[in-house]
Amino acid sequence: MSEATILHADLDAFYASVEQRDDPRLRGRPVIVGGGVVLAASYEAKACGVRTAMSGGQARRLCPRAIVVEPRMSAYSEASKAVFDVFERTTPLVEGLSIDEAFLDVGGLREISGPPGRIAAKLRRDVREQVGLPITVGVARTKFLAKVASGVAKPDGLLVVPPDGELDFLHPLPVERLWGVGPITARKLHALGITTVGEVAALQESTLTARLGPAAGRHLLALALNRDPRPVRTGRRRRSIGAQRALGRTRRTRQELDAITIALIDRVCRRLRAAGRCARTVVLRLRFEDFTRVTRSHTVPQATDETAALLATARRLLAAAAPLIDERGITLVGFALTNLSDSTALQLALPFDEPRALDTTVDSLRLRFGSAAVTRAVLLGRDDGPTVPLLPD
DNA sequence: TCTGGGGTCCTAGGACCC
DNA sequence: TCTGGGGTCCTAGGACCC
Repeated sequence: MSEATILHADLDAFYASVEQRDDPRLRGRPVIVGGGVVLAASYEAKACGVRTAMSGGQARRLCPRAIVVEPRMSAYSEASKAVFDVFERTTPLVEGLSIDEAFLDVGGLREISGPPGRIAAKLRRDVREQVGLPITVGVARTKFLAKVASGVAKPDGLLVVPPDGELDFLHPLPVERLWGVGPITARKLHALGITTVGEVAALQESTLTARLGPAAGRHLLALALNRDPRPVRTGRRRRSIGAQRALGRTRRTRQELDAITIALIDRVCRRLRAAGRCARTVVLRLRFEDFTRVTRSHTVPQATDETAALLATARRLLAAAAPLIDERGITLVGFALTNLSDSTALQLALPFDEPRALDTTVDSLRLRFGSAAVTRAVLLGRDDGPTVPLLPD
């Protein structure tokens, strides 16, 4: 059997820990990040029962002593970058999962850095000394088990699951520990009298697939038996970029809704361009007063990163959803850009600003790179040089 | 003070093409 | 006129994660 070489590194109560690091008065005290809804809670606050995603009012009732701070997203991004730098210095095989967790494969490093357990211990020390944050690391032979291990070892812990002790470790755990088992799946399993991972492992696949569907059933059984062949993958690209805004119960006029749409689309388009990507699909997300949700999407033939083009699509989606909005009352609006591709930045030096020369050049570029890649032309060297959009309206 | 803001992956049906 | 299978793309919804 192969060795346990996959690390799952997970920062503890990430946003709250950054706040405690930056403000000594918060150390050792219950801290809640986010006023309206709890974005993160320090372990002192979690001890009172405060949980992520809880409403601020409920959190303050549970923990009146808690200090509530406004989120500082840029501080968290910076801290995340610093931590990922430590990861990259540990091993080149790093797969980021979110702002505060990653998988690391340290399989090839025994000669240089020692066994995985020692590498994990050093990683925790390095993050603590160089970034000032507590981090928990789980070590196992599979990604899934490493993630379960870090969850069990939290906070500020280290847990190595040896290959010959995997099922002994896994099977007594509650099913909710399985990655991908949320409230709905947990309820279905409880209805079958299943509460532990070991009980899932003992089931027939057919029993599980009948309840959960073929893919989910097979997946869950594989996890319960600790079958997870997925390797650590570097260089994964983001597949969507989105922004949304909760509106509360106040009714919004069409004009207000349009202003919010402009702000949201502007924000996602800036992030899109900053990432050097183009999008083909705009997704509209709505939530209503009765907490039902819908999505509406539209795909255009040519990828673009231009705010005007994507805003036009967004407005059309919203206009088409107007009857639903009038009927149910809207409480949240959001947009996501998907079907992403890389922008191709092509700079052309044209001798003169002759439209014919521009057309000819653009045509030859489209032949070479495909029409979807060439979305606009810019006349360089002219202070008043216009951007020429090449998209059909 | 009932409900944030950012994502991922999967499923299923219909349109369309070969 | 009816009958196939296989594949891709688009749309909508659902479950889940941090």
